[in-house]
Amino acid sequence: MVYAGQGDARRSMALLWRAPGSADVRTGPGPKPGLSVDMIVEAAIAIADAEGMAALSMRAVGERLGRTAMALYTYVPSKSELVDVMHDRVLAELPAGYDLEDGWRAALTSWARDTWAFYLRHPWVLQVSQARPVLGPNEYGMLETVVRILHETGLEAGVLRRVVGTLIHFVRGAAQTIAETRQAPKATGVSDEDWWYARSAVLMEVATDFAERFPMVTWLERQGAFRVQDETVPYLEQEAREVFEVGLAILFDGIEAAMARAAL
Amino acid sequence: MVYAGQGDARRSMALLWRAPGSADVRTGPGPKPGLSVDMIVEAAIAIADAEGMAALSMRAVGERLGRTAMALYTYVPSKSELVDVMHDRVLAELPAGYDLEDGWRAALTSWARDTWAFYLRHPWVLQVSQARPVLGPNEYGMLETVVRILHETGLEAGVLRRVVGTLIHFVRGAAQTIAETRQAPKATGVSDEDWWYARSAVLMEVATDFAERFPMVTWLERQGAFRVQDETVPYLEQEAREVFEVGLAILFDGIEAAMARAAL
DNA sequence: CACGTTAGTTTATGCCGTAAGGAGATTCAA
DNA sequence: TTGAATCTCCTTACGGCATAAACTAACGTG
Repeated sequence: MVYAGQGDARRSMALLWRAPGSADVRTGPGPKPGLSVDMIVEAAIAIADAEGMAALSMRAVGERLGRTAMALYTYVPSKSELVDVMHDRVLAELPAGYDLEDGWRAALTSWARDTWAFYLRHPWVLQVSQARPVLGPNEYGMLETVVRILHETGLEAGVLRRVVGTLIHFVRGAAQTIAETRQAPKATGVSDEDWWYARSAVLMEVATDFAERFPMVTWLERQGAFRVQDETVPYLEQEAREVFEVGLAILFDGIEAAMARAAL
Repeated sequence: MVYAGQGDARRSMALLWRAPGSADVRTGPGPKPGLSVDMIVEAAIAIADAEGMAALSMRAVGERLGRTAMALYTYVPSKSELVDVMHDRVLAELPAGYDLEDGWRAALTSWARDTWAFYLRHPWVLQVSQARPVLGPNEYGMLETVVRILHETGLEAGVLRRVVGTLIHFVRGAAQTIAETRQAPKATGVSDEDWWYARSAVLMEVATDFAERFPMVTWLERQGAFRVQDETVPYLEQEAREVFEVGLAILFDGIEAAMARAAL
């Protein structure tokens, strides 16, 4: 888990809220800066997107920019501050103004799908701690978007805030499973098929009393619950996708129930 | 993120499914083993519980047992296999046989609370990748428990499996937020109060147009949605707790809606 | 032109997982 | 009883990581 930088709060916040692309034109002695915060953040995001958080090192970012790792410290106080800025920067991709004409449920469905897709585009975001929000502009933007949609439900503010939390937990959780699934073959060097084949064979040897020990799991399996329709998509990914769709429906039904209860 | 070991599947599975406490009495030449897999796993869990996953190093585990890091490699093929065994071992703590007399909703509430408490006792478990399940006995035990409760709902097997996934996403997500919150002061050396005080002060300076830019968030804040009742519990933790309770209710209402729909 | 400022480098420290090889203990076969 | 085989555990070493400290070289200003 990557934690938010604890350095000088003023410097961190300035880094986050500074207008993007602001050149910070410096006049005075000394050599011209060859890099910029924007360039560094961009390079770091490219690495994290392509190779995952584990591959994101100061050396790697520096190398991608033709510099050493230490050169970055002129622009960014530490790796964790860099991650903070990366995080908020990338959140800017999230759409904001969902159409509320067809009601909150349609808008929230779009929001959930977009957010889910966003996490899959930048899976490393899921490894940034949520404990201490970065308090960057785009983080607030994301919150603003959900609250605006849910405001349509007429739910009381306190409940609404908790519903927001619930939705985010769910979307993050669902995306995390897929993200980890996709990462696993690269991280371990073993394909899903090979892994499952090797494991399940040994499982049957080693757990001979499986059916008696886990009757409900066995029942589920015999009911075909672990089969998927689309054979072209990897099994674990397909499963995660289905959980996402069913989970969304359940959550929305639950929100409707809460509205009905509040209306009494 | 910690990934499952990709070593020899047979050796891994044997490690997982071996009877706990099995002494593996070895006869033959060579000195008597001074350690055992169980001792190592226990020590590693103690470290992870107390100091977090980041502090779990082979050197640290060795030191706790009065050995060097390399001594562990006689018993365990690699760190990632050790983490697998730790994971499955600790899952054994989860209660299994929930009483179904008062219906699935009561049982599932108990299950969710227990699982949530479990994750907070062992927050590092949330950092073990779910992508490739360890396939250990206790992982199946956990699945068995939830399926047994949900079987009461009469939902079709395919839907049931997805509901299980949804519930686990939610509980994990909720626990993760609290776990990270608790970890943060230790990891960064800055208390929640200090952190928030420093950040929010700068936020007001730097984002002067906050109210116009984020009207719904401002509305939520003015409605008092970010206030908590119990002043003695840290704010972020209290918030996470409330999200958990409200989220559970919403999910259960959603499950009931799915049942009603299926009954038509 | 000298001076202070700054970008970027090199070098070093102390972590990490783990490969390689060796020392000493222990058991068994001859 | 002794030599060989086997096993535990150690030391050493390698290549990675973030980053502290000291240095070089470029540059604008007096």
